[in-house]
Amino acid sequence: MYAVIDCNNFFVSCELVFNPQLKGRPVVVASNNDGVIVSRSAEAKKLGIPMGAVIFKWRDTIDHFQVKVFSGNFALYGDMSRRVMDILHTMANKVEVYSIDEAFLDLNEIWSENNLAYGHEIRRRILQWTGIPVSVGIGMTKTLAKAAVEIAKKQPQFGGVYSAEAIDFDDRLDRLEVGDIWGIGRQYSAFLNRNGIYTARQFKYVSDTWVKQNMTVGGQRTLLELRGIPCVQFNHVRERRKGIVSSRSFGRPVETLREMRESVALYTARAIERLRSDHSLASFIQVYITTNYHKREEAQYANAAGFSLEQPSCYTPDFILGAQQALTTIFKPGYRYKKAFIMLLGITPDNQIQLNMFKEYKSDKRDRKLMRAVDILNNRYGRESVGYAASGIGRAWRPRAATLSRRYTTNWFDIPVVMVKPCLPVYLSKAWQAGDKIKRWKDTIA
DNA sequence: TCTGGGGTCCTAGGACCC
DNA sequence: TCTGGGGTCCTAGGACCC
Repeated sequence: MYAVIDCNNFFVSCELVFNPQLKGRPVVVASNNDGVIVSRSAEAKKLGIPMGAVIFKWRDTIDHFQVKVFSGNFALYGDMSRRVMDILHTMANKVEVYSIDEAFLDLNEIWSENNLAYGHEIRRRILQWTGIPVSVGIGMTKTLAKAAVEIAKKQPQFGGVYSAEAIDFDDRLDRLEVGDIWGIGRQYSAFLNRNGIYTARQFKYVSDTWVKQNMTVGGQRTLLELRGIPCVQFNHVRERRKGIVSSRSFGRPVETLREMRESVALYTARAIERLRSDHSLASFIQVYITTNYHKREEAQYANAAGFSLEQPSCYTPDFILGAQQALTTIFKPGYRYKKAFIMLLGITPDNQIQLNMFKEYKSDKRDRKLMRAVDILNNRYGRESVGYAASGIGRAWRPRAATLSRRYTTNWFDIPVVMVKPCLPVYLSKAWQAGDKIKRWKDTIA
């Protein structure tokens, strides 16, 4: 038996933990660059704001109903996610962290008289310890657990926890759209609809040869899983990523090579940081640049170029240099660029280097030590306390983030204030209201 | 003014090997 | 007359996930 734990409206829920006065109001969280909506409170959903709504097109609704919009604060969400996952690791031996807001638990190794009761206990504990509400789905396969959690979320009478073992499960599947099944996306659900299949229950009883023919082996797995036959592995040990992507839209169009080079250097540095934290090396970097394809009236251009290293590395300067060389070959002046992104490939563990028969192995001991020092400094004093000159300083092209909340859990200066002594909080809260007056904070605390 | 970011898996087709 | 059988690797494109 498996359980899946899914945080409700995760990004919005994170913001509400630190802004409880907003509970009951429509609240949304925007993507990077304040472009589209990626998380919505129940109240915002009720207003009809869809997932992925383009914010400027929904401006009227947002203003009229006083929807609170947060810029995406991914440092905060990542840290809150870690807290939730830590709790789950205390409640099961085998946990598969599936995404920032979701995890599977192997219930087979848990002593519990009643899986449903255990689900409620998980839910209660996470809410109490982190303030994040979650839903729990239980089933014989991961797909069944996912179907159960959809039911738990959409049918409130179950109190956020539902098991596919329930006798009325098939009836519940009847009320689940086929597109809500894990593994059935937009294309397949449109295809199934065209063939008269609308609900999860209908899909469950369709012929598997037909599914195999039309939806390949992935579709067939989904079908068998829905019937209780496990086909999708449970992976409690996280596998090494096969590629690392770092990409950001610009806050305003970029037209000069100088600014493109800055952004590519910055994204490269971030990607290599992630590479190192995975204890991996990469041997290839690909650079992509593109104009804004939404603007049909503007001249369009997109291109990509790569750079191979002689031996796998995690030394940022090597990659910045390579990425900039690649960029130079594809950059064309006269266009208004919207986005640059880089991808690292050829990823290997950092303790297993494939040597090159025709090249002498160059020791990277010093490089690795330097990178370690940089990582330690940035972990201790905040991201980019030490950075690369190539990534620029002013960064007029940086993404928009107009309504960013504080990094309450990962930055000393953003920690919420708890009133301890009667006189001190007055100063603190005033300094708080004054905005980013960190100096005053420091003085007050001193 | 304004449209996200980071991943996985599968298939078909073409190249190659013996 | 007649053109096999069993593989690997790579890439592009398309589906999916959150």
